[in-house]
Amino acid sequence: MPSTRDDLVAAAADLLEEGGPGAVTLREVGARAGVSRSAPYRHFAGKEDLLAAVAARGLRDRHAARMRRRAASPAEAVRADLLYFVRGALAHPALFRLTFGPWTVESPELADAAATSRAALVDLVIAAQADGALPAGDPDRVTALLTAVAHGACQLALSGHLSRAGKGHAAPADLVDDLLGHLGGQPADR
Amino acid sequence: MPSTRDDLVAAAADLLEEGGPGAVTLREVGARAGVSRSAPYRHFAGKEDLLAAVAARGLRDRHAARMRRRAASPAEAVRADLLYFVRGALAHPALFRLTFGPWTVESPELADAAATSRAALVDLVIAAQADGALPAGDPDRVTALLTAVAHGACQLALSGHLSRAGKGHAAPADLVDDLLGHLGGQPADR
DNA sequence: ACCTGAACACCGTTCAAGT
DNA sequence: ACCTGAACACCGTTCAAGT
Repeated sequence: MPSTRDDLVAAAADLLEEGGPGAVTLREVGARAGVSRSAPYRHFAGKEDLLAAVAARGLRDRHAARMRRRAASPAEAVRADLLYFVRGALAHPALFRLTFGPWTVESPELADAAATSRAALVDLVIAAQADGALPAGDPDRVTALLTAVAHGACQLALSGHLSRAGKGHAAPADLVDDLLGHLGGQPADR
Repeated sequence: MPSTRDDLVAAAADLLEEGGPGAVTLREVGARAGVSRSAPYRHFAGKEDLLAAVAARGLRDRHAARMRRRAASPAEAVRADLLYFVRGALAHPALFRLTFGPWTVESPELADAAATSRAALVDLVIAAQADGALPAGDPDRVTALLTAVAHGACQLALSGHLSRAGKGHAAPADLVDDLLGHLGGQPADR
């Protein structure tokens, strides 16, 4: 049985998905959750705090998918994780922008979800380094490089700064594979 | 003598810089430009169109700095350009987020500025490839990889997803150099 | 403990009217 | 050709009052 708080987060996530950030108003969130427009203030400090809960839910979902996954090798696990992130960002641009947007509120829930997600990817990178599939060096830093490519490629693609009229249209997933190829020596298969 | 249109763009850019996106209201923009709050509608289709002009101005400024620069080698020119971008994004986060944010309006001015900036970087990459300082392959794609890392590193740093409590704190500029090192074989000097 | 409903301050946008 | 000023619809947030 979902609590009113859960209902509010779900309603906000649905509105964000359906109509973008402009569609997320506390009036509509309240209406979808079956409460008034001031009810959210009994559960969240304000609108941004509610949005932080939406972002945290997204990060937790991604982490759950990662834990569910079975890969043939650590290198493939890293690649699958990055490509899953890219697919999610392109499919849900508003959630992607929200999650890594400009927060002016401190949300332990969001910070925890982000830290858990990042730590899990670092573990995969460490295993891939042990296999020689990724270069040696500070695992945090190698992870940051991989994450930066995935994030930047999605940001450029979503804002239209990646595609070009003529040839050479590279999708975000291609750029992730390019980097992995340059880092690992062996280009990723298929 | 700046036109009213230029005054409006300058006022919006100043407000964005000083107080973030929430501080850019047409009322305040108009007041700073010495006109009423409805005057901007004689020069722009709406608020977003005005913001597109602000973003385009930023891209043109970056391009002007690039043209002014003298580098020891094509590889150094590419590196300097990426590091200049990173420095600008971290120093002016609101402008960075605006420029590569979710546009729902078609602005030829912004599209032109972005295309010009991208093409210039591709030229630098081509020259660096000819020197063997960057791997061969579609220059558009190599440029996209470099740009993605710079953008992603800035996005992660600004949203606090890059730093970590303990060790291994990598700044965006470090990740750019890491990538160039992996791509070029020779790590960038100093 | 949780919610309502009215109220407040603020915003983007429109438009008839001015010069 | 460019601008004004009032108006409209909408929003986040607060708060006294209810159960």
